[in-house]
Amino acid sequence: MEKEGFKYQEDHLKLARFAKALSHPARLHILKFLSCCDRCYTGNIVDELPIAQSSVSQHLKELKEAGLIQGTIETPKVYYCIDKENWKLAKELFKEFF
Amino acid sequence: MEKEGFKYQEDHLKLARFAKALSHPARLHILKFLSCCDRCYTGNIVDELPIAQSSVSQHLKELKEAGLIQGTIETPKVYYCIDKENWKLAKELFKEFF
DNA sequence: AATGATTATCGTATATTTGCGATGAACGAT
DNA sequence: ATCGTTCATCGCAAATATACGATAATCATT
Repeated sequence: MEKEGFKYQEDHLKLARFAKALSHPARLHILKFLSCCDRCYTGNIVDELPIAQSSVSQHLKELKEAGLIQGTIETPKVYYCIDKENWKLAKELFKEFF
Repeated sequence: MEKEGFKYQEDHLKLARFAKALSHPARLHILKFLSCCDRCYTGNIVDELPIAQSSVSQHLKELKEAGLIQGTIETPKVYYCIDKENWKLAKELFKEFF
């Protein structure tokens, strides 16, 4: 029972957050795309996907908030790339989980 | 552009579905619990989690629909276990992705 | 100062997720 | 036949996710 002070494991909370970021095919596509090309900006990604620019921007935001990507402003463009540190962390958490 | 006939990769659709199943700490907890004990039924899982029985049942349903677990009825209890085949598939898809 | 290019954000609509209590279904035991 | 146990499902509420067009923000260029 003891449901009073229950807390989910920290690892599970982190993993769940990463999993949620990976739970949409558009975001998977973005991540795969970013891991291939080494200098691409939002426009390139928008061209890659069948959804509106504003929707892509939102997916990018989520990936950024999950820590999986980083953005670099070079007005007027914004270049994105994988956040290698957190990418590695996510990889390890998934590996450990399975 | 060519957004007319765009389709997400089949692998990405599958992976996204697995990721969604893993995107809640309660479900991660359930999966970890199931991978340890080899005969546990719903009641055991309910005791493990800080949420109501009906909510646990819903999470179990989602995991079942994602193919990650299997249920065996032994009235009045229902025993759950990992679906090893799909577990392996998910593991490989994640590994391949990272 | 006005324009153009690029991207983020806002407002909105719809769908999905998460959670709960209550109810229902299945079946063994009394 | 009724009761108790176990679990799933229903109905509901609140929160979150997804998508879009329109608008705003930024800054270099004209």
